[in-house]
Amino acid sequence: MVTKPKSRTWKQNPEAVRQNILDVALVEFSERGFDGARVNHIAEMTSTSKRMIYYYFGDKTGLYRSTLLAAYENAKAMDHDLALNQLTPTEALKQLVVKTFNNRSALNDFTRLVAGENLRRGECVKHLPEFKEINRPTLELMQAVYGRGVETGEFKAGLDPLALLWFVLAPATFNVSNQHSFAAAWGDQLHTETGQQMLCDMAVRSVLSLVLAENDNE
Amino acid sequence: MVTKPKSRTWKQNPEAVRQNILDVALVEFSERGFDGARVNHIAEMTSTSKRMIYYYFGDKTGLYRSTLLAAYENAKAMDHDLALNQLTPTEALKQLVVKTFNNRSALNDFTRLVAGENLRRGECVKHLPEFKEINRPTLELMQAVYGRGVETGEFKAGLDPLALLWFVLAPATFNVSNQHSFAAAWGDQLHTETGQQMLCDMAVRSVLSLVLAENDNE
DNA sequence: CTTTTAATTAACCAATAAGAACATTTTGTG
DNA sequence: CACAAAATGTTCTTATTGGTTAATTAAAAG
Repeated sequence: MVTKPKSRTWKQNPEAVRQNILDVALVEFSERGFDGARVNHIAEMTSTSKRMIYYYFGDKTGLYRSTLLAAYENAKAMDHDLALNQLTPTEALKQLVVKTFNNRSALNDFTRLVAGENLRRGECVKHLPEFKEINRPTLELMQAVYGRGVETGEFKAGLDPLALLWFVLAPATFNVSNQHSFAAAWGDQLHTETGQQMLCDMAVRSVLSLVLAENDNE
Repeated sequence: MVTKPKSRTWKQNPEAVRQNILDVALVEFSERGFDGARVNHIAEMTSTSKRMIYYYFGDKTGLYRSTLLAAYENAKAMDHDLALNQLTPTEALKQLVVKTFNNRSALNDFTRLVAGENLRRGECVKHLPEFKEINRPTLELMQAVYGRGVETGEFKAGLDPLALLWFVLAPATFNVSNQHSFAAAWGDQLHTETGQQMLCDMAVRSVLSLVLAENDNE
């Protein structure tokens, strides 16, 4: 974090200031939720002042909205950064699970921000016009992989790609958003390096078991 | 919710008052998180006054702590209310998944409260002395079922019961705590009656696939 | 080189919310 | 029945916080 010298003279840099505010806001909002977040605190952590927050984002809610949007865009860009077409459907699905699992972990702040938004019953995200648009490619990715798998006969037909996506996201998200209560209850063995590796492997297997054609547990 | 006549004369009823406060607090804390919750608002919703909250719980944090504890005790009691010993291990594990899935859904407030606590990095729950004690039976249940399954040869050996528990909790929890962002992104088909039924079925299959011995996807 | 507009600083304000103080009533006990 | 202890009602205070106002400087336009 760059601490700008708060002299009486300065250099204009709107974009950097805006981005700096968003970066800091992401941390604050993800750490304490919308209500817990303090505009004053965000201001202190930035290299600029509180006035700028209101200048660029109107009010706390506006800042929150922009923070959510930016975080989602960033996360989705990261999620979609893979080339699955050259892989077999099975291999592609594996990749998808692994990558999602690792990404939620790496994007800790994002994952927590979303958890906070859900506490608010998705009030903000629900009214964000770009929201569906941002998320569409994620489902399309799954639809494509699953579709190919059905064509090749590797996957059984008739499943709902949205449900499959759900089962990819569930472990990846739970792993981050409930780690503290889980660890407090039963210890943190699963959140060590090897523990995480194991969970990720198991997540892959559990998803594959849902689609692989020969798998037939009644 | 019983609205007590706020006359100048009254009847003492410590336990009822305490419980009433806890009930209301659960809703408020789960709805808005610790920081978002307002003591004043909780007071208004009870049949008593703010004074009583401080009288019984000391401060907001104390109330939060007690609320968490009460919610956990209630939830765990509900979770453990099943008789698995007469069932085959496979059938018992199925029951466990289904029941957990339904319970998190029914205990919406509890699930959200825990989500909020995780946003705070489990700061409260981590220092609650009774916490591990309350949660121990949950793991023991899984250990028992899995152990029996290994004995009968239905389950493959060498798995970590804690990880299995993790895979039971993950879908059940994600289903509630991320439902709003998920629905906002891709629609709410999965949160209809039939959608939920499908997810629950798939959750059962995905967990079984992890333990069933014949299952051998490399 | 002046004028206008965008970016930024610094000080201020009104509302809110957690909690404290003070007063009163109920209830169990000798 | 007196009296102390527990339970409840009422009012006030103080710190915090979201948001504003006024003044200042940097850059862009003519």
